[in-house]
Amino acid sequence: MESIWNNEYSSLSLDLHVGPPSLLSEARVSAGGISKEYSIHDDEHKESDVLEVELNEVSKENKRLSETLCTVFEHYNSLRNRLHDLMSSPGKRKSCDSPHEDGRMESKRIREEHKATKVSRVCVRTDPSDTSLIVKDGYQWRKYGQKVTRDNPSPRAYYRCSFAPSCPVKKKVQRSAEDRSILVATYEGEHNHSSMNSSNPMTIAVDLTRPEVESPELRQVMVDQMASSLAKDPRFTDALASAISGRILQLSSGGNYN
DNA sequence: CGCCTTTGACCTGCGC
DNA sequence: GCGCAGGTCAAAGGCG
Repeated sequence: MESIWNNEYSSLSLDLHVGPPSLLSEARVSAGGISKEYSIHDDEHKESDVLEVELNEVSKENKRLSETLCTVFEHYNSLRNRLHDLMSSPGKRKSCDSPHEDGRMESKRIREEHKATKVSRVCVRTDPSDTSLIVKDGYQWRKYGQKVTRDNPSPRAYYRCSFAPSCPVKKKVQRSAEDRSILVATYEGEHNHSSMNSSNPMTIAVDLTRPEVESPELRQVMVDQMASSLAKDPRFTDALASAISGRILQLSSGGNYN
C-alpha cells in the first residue's frame, strides 16, 4: 500500500489551534513586548499589524489544509479504484483465442484496457436553481454530447479535455438523482499535461461525506483504510504529537482559558 | 475565424 | 435477431 504522504507534501506540519482564536494575537502581542504605554495611534497600528500577521497565518494554514485535503482525496480515489478492481476482477475475464476473431478481440481488448483506466468521482454542491452542468476543476473541457439516462431525470453531459489534443481524459457530469443540488463528475483517464490555471484542480468543493454509489459498509471500509494509512505514517504521527505537545505547553504556560 | 455548445443520428454492447 | 440504453459523432449555429 502506497503511503499517503509519498509526494511533494512530505514536509507535513500541523498547526492545531486549540482554544479561542483571539489568544493567538494576545500571545503574539505579549511576546512582542507591547506595553500599555503606547499611544492609541500606536495601538491601532500594532493591532492592524497583528491582524495582518494573523491573516497571513490563516492564509498559510488554509493553503496547508488544502494541500493536505488534496493528498487525502487522491489517496481516497486510489483506494476506491483499487477496491473497485478487487470487487470486479475475479471471474469476469474470459479468454478467447479464436484466430477468426482477431479484429474483434483486439477492439475488445482496447475497450477493456479503456475500462481499466483510472476512474474517479467528484461530488460538487451547487445552487439547486443552477441548471448548468459545469464543474470547474482547473482544466479546459469541450462538451461533445449530452444524454438523458434512464436512472436519472437530469441529463448527463460528456466532456473531453480540450487543453491538449492528445489528452485522453473524459468527464461525465450529471446531477445527483437524490439531491439535485449536487453535481456528480466522473473522470476517466489521467491528464498527460498540467492544469490550465494555477488553481489546484483538487481544491474544488469535494463532498466526501456524500458518495453517490457506495454503500455505508463500503464507505466505512474506505474511512478505515484512510485512518489506518494516516496512523501508520510516522511523519503524520510525529507531526501530530509535536503539534499537540507544543500546544499543551503553550496552554500550561500561557494562563487559563474559559 | 476559431472554438464552443447543441442536438439528432449513429454506433455498440448487452439482455432477452 | 431485436430492442434498449449508454456513448460518440458531426453538422449547424452562437459567440467573442
